[in-house]
Amino acid sequence: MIGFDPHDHSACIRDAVAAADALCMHAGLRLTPVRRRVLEILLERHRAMGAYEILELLRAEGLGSQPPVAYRALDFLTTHGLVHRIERLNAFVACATPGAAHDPAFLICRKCESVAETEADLAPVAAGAGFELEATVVEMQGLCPRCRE
Amino acid sequence: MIGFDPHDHSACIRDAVAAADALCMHAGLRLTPVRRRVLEILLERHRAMGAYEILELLRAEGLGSQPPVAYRALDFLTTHGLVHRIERLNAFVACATPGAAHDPAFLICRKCESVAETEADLAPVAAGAGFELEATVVEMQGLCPRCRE
DNA sequence: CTTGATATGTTATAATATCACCTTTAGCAA
DNA sequence: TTGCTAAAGGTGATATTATAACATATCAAG
Ligand SMILES: [Zn+2]
Ligand SMILES: [Zn+2]
Ligand SMILES: [Zn+2]
Ligand SMILES: [Zn+2]
Repeated sequence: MIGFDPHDHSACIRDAVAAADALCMHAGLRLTPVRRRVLEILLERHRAMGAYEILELLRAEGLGSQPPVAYRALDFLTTHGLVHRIERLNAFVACATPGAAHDPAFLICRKCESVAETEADLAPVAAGAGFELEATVVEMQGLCPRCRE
Repeated sequence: MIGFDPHDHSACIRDAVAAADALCMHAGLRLTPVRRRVLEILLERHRAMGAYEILELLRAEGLGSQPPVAYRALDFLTTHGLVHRIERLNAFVACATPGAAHDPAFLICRKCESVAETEADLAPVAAGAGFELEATVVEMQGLCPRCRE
């Protein structure tokens, strides 16, 4: 589980951007200024942000002002596994383990709004139903360790 | 798992409506014509339907024509566990086991669009992260047994 | 009946997401 | 360098999903 524990967040951001750079370089993808900035914005907070919330920040920085700007960057980042979409919130969160193929599961604190990423294996459930599993959405709402106290 | 297997669907609908009636009677809730009809519409198909798709049917039957009509009925039905919301689809599906408290997990066929309901226990995942679990969203996309063939 | 609570009708609007079309830029080959 | 091509971005319009606000109607209890 990655997200609720205290950590060196500057390094956390730096490493994640470096990983994104490496991943894009290797795959022949372009981490353009808008895309990079959207990723950074999401990394700076460990929480889910709506497309329009991100767009406001981009607008303030002169990086774009219309919805497609944000949605295109988010499409790129989600397609390549750098960002995940939280369906329950219609929002987006930076991936905690970019590069590694994974079926993410999210723990969403309703009080502090932080989001942690972990994994949940649903293959046995799908197999039991004879279902050919292609993608999963796993989102848990509740209270994070800090907010429970 | 309930939903993909062939079954006596007329009885399936009848039983579910009867269960809803009983549940409402017992809890002092009113299963009004619009609410009952929305539940029936969802039961008639074992698939998720958007609020506006349901609204069109209501409109054709003279049961309401504005969005709040559909959303209010769906709010009532979801609040009382007769219908579940599928976050991934912004859509709704009739509950397969109304009355019983449960954390539903859905298997959504991308080809025939049918939806089956089962359960997935995420308590261990949450506990492992020190997270106090209050609600879950579990949605699997793929191919149902019939569409795999 | 009266009354208070619940449900519905209706208009408007908010919030989220995509389309369509054109311009710019980056990468590449001649 | 130059011209070509594909990808990315700028922008206005629009589609889709959801809720707010307020008036009216219905119901169940006293
Ligand atoms: Zn961090
Ligand atoms: Zn991830
Ligand atoms: Zn059935
Ligand atoms: Zn259910």
